[in-house]
Amino acid sequence: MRRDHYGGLIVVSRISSFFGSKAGNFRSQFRLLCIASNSFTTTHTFSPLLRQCIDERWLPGIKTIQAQMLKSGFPVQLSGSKLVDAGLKCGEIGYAREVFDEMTERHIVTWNSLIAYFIKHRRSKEAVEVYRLMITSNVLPDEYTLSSVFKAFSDLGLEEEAQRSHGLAVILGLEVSNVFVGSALVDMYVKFGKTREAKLVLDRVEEKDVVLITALIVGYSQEGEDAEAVEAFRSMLGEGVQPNEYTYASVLISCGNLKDVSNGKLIHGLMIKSGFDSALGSQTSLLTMYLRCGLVDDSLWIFKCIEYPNEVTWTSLISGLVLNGREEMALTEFRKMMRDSIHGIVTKYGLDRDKYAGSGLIDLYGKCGCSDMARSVFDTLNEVDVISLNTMIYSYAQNGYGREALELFERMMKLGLQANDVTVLSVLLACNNSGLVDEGCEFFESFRKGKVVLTNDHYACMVDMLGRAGRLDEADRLVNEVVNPDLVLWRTLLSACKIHRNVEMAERVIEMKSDMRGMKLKKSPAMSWVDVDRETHTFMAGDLFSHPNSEQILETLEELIKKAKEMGYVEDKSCVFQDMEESAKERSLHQHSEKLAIAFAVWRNAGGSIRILKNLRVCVDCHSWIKIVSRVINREIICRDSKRFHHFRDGSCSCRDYW
DNA sequence: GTAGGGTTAG
Repeated sequence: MRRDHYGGLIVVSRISSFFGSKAGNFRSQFRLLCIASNSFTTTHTFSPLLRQCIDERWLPGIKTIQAQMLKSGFPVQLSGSKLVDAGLKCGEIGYAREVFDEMTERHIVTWNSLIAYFIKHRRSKEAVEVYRLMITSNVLPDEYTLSSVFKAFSDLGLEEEAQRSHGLAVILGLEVSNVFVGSALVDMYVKFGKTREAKLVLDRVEEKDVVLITALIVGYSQEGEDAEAVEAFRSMLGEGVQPNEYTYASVLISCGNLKDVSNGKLIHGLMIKSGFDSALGSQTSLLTMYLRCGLVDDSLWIFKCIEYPNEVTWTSLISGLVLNGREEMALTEFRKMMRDSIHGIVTKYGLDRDKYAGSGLIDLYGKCGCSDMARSVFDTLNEVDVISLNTMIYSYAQNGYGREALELFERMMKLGLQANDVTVLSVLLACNNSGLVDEGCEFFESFRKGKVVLTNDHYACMVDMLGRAGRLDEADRLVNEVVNPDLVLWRTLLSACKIHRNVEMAERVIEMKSDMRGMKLKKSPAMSWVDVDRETHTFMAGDLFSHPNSEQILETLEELIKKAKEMGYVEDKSCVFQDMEESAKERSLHQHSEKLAIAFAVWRNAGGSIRILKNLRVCVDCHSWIKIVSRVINREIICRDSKRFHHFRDGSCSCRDYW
């Protein structure tokens, strides 16, 4: 081995080319070289060696070089930058920090590298600490420093300090001239929820680019300022800045929130044109947009085009289907997802513990009448927040488990979490569905004094609760308190009048209702869905002919009615129009959609329990009929109506005739 | 030699 001045370089480059990929060889040769060489005096000598050590993430090698530098009298200040850089690149933060602390004079790049490392590894506190040290050491931050450190400020909620540094950026002229600094500022203000500030920064940046504008659109979208998001997108196009997949992903979510299909479709077109329609993120947003706009078929088409859907895509699809009332399809898709998830990808990634996926599952189980399954998912969640708690409370509420729901609400309060409008609705619904009227009233009174603005939905729930409990006057007073009562409220009150046969009040309410005809509120036709052999069949009240098996269905239905009558079923005609002949009333009753659906399921004779989904509330007559039918056919019938679940078993129902 | 943005839940 030659030992002249460039010996190290020559040998190392030879070693690199021959043994580059064989770590063992490089390392043993390296050791020999270090022992033999005393010529580590110039950057040229140790740079290639250091690079090789970084490639191999080999800390002992770096330390050896450091020792050699020291031996050769190489100044620590000059070697320090290289060593810190090497340490960071190897992920050896402890070592990098050690060297950093020993340095008396540090190059700005060294400061920046260390801060960037902490930011990249989400160690915001340490990033800010280094930044503060930098300031107190009288080192002026540059565009690299500032564009990284703002992220740490927003992460730690350090608004004041952030503002001071923003001021520094302004003084240095970097806010205007450097788009990276500008983007970081926009992103930071967005994360503080200050979209107005973010917009002001954006306006000042001289050369705006996609990332900058996208950061603002993201902010608007996340803050629910959806119209602003769409507007910012439009002006972006006007300025000739091309959107990318991130931009599309965000603006589409806003279109979905606004139910703005026309802009949504326009943007979809742009995506296809620019070739960003194949990125998973924007595809997922597109799917979400169509689902939120209620275009289930379009969204299914999008979903089919997605080659590798991830857990977010699945969550979006399943929750979107649930949103559109297509629970059965959601379950079918969920089954597909599980089947596609080779080796239990869900548990592998701990997705069942993820609050987002978890809440979706809880909601799904709740809406399928399985609150115990919902609870077991809830109990495995890593992190409980308002939304997962709301979802679980709502699941209990709609299945009539009031006590359990209220217990969770209590836990939420103990955790110091701020209840929102969904919480309030879930708690009231829990009281309502479990007959906890006094508790419900108490809660309502305290909610009225609270922060949450109560809407017609909350009032409707209370009116229903009071009305069914026979406290009609209180219910009436409540309706009259509402500034803009809608049809739902009057209908709720009316149905309470019907239950308690209060004709006087009912007449008055009907008058009020007819006044509202100008509101273009139409009653949706009564429909039921039943799942037989993994297929969903739809039935509409009074529609006896559109189903291909209508003949068999009617035959089965007649037989079921006959058998039910033998076991004591008597028609209850209180829920049909009064101005009908008796025989017509009876016919109309027998054509209710859930009766048709049940008859179909019985005729097909598929095993297990019969699951019915219904868009309106189940009527008194059907309720008593289904109770008896569950005994006649000796099978469980589960019916989810617009309000809640009914589990019919052996002649009785889980709601204990209170619904 | 160091720097920026996104998708999902009631």
